[in-house]
Amino acid sequence: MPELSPAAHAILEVVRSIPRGRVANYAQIAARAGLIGRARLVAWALKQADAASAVPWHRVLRADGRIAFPVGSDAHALQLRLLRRERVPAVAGRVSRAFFAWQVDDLDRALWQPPD
DNA sequence: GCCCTGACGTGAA
DNA sequence: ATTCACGCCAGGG
Repeated sequence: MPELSPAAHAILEVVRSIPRGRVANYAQIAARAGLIGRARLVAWALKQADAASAVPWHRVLRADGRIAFPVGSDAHALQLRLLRRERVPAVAGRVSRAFFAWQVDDLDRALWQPPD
């Protein structure tokens, strides 16, 4: 893939670190990549990366636990299938907070001290 | 430069 | 629960 900014690489690295069977939202990923408030950049980076590198993009959800793609779209259906394949349940169209890889307190700590 | 569009988030109404 | 206004910023026209 063509040149991605250092920020984009940092983002993809964080996405790669999401454990199988868990999910994370855009803001959390941005924060752990040292890019607080840059959730949209995470979305941008994923779009550039999808075909190029093997990142578990399907583990990235919106803050409310819903899939970012519009319901009914192919992408939405695919992501849901990939999540189900990892035993991540979506109740009423959204994933429970319990399945998020990093909880808020965890994230707060990460903001002051880099993750393990 | 200006304006609009996003795989977004947050807070307020 | 839903809307709305912002804040954010990379790209494209």
